[in-house]
Amino acid sequence: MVLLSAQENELWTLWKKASDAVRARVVAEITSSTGLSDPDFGVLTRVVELGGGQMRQNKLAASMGYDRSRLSHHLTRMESRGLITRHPAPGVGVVVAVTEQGRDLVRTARRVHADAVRRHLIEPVDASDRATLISVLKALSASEVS
Amino acid sequence: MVLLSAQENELWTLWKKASDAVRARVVAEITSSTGLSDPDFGVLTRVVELGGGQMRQNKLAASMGYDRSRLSHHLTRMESRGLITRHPAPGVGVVVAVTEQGRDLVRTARRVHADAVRRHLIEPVDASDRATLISVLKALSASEVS
DNA sequence: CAAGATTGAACCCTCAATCTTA
DNA sequence: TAAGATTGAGGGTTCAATCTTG
Repeated sequence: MVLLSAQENELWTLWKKASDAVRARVVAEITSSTGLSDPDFGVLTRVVELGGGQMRQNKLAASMGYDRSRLSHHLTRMESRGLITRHPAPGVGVVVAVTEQGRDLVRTARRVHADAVRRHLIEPVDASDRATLISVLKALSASEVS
Repeated sequence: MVLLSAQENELWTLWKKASDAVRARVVAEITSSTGLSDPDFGVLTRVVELGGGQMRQNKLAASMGYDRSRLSHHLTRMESRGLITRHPAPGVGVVVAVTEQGRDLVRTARRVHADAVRRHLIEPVDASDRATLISVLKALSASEVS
């Protein structure tokens, strides 16, 4: 047998639909209330939480799992929107700093985000299913099949 | 309490990680073996399976959940890569037809896809957890919180 | 040289405006 | 007019090539 069975296909279809729906709902709430995109939010929360408002671009990339190019392109857009500034770091590299505007927006966004995650991911899952879900998600994240 | 608890955060983090990982692994196998992107694969499978190789653009958009603009942009790229052709439909609209090259690639891609879904989504989940996972995914897909 | 960063091209998605035609 | 489709702009991602500098 080569193609997917009806059972297998149902799981795949539901997986795609749920993955997309949850992410889209959470992001939509952040965007509509602050104008921040998902990557914007990721950058600002990390620089504020882990760096107190400033952080080396290098370290930020590692923390986000972004490569240099992706982060550079994104910071260029964020800088042009007044969310962050960039200046040369002592020694080598670049320091990213959150602007006042960025700080204000991320403050709001963090609360919207927490609320949205609760409503769109936590609450819809039966409390009795949560442990199973966590173990399944761990297996799927880890799965490093050839 | 406003921000996420450690428990809540674990679920959210695992959810994002697993969602991304499974999708990325499946798509990577299709792309590396055929050069087709995920949207390319979606278009080609639908036109072949549901239309026998031809389909109205209109109907294709509905079947994919794409709006007209998104599909139009994507078909423009696919046409330039020789995967499909477009010509006016009898009456109104446009007919999309899969080229020979498109047909060959999607044949391979469907098998790679089925195999990848099995290895990256079906098999890593304990058989005893499958029913719970399906019910959780249904709840999350459906969830239409305000 | 090697690490840190940027750039350009090609792909992808969304929104708003426009075009075409039954 | 309304349905079907296209277009342009702006944001996002990836890859390969390049720049910069200790």
